[in-house]
Amino acid sequence: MTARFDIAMHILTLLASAEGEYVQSDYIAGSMNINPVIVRKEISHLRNAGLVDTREGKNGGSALAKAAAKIRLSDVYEVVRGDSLLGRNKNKPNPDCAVGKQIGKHLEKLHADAEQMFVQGLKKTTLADFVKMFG
Amino acid sequence: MTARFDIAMHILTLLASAEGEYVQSDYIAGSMNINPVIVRKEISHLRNAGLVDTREGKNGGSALAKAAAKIRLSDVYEVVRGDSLLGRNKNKPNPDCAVGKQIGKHLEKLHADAEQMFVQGLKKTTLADFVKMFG
DNA sequence: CTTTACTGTAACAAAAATAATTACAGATAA
DNA sequence: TTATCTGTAATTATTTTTGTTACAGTAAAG
Repeated sequence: MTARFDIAMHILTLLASAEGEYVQSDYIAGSMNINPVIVRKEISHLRNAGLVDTREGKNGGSALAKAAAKIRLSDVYEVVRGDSLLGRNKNKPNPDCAVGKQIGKHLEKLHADAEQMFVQGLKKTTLADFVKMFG
Repeated sequence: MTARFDIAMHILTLLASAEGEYVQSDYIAGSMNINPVIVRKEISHLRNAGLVDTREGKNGGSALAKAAAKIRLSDVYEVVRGDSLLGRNKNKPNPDCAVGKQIGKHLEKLHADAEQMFVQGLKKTTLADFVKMFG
């Protein structure tokens, strides 16, 4: 995967710490040393998923759209999810080979099963749990 | 991740199907429609992990180094494992920010915990189980 | 021996994915 | 009505991944 999960978590952690205050993308970008546009893009995804609320215009910014205890890490994962955890499967195996012919669907199932277990694990932790770790 | 897990699985499935016969990298590459050098590279990793045995020279090729039932999918995953499942974490957050300062280590732990669960899941399936799915 | 048919691997090139930047439109508080 | 925000498209730069070429090393078979 990309760095998106970590970026999203960083954003959400800052919002959780701000306790309702609307935080600006420039501030967030400064905390992570990345470009504000990347922050806004990720916020846009988080917003589409109903995790954050944004105010435009002067004194604008973002805040959590619901309690940190209601945001599961699996929710975050879903937002940034890209390729399958076990790899990008765009192979075109040889259909004349008995194995090549059907391995695609078996690998797909394997990917799906493995990912589901993974997501189950992430469901157990909330943003609030994560933020609690900060001293 | 990359396509390496699927490539490794494809290789191992072919070897398992060959039941001890030594299979050549060109044949394997043909089954997957990829370059033989990539196959040899992956075989090299699988060999280092003790999963396959290779013979050089004429009539050479590779075979499983142990029974398919003794090869867990987690073993395969370990071989191809690259970045953490939740992303490549090479961020250098702002140390002047209370959150930025410590989020790195907390994310690392999160990555590690999540991955461990994932690997636990993969441990339950062996190459033999996977190959059984092929009709 | 010598030829032939393999594997191993380094070095390089191409392609794809990701991240960063620029530029500007739209929103809203003051 | 200006100053300060966000949204987003378009572009470029960077990094990662994949593929290729080239050639050395190994061993079977004649």
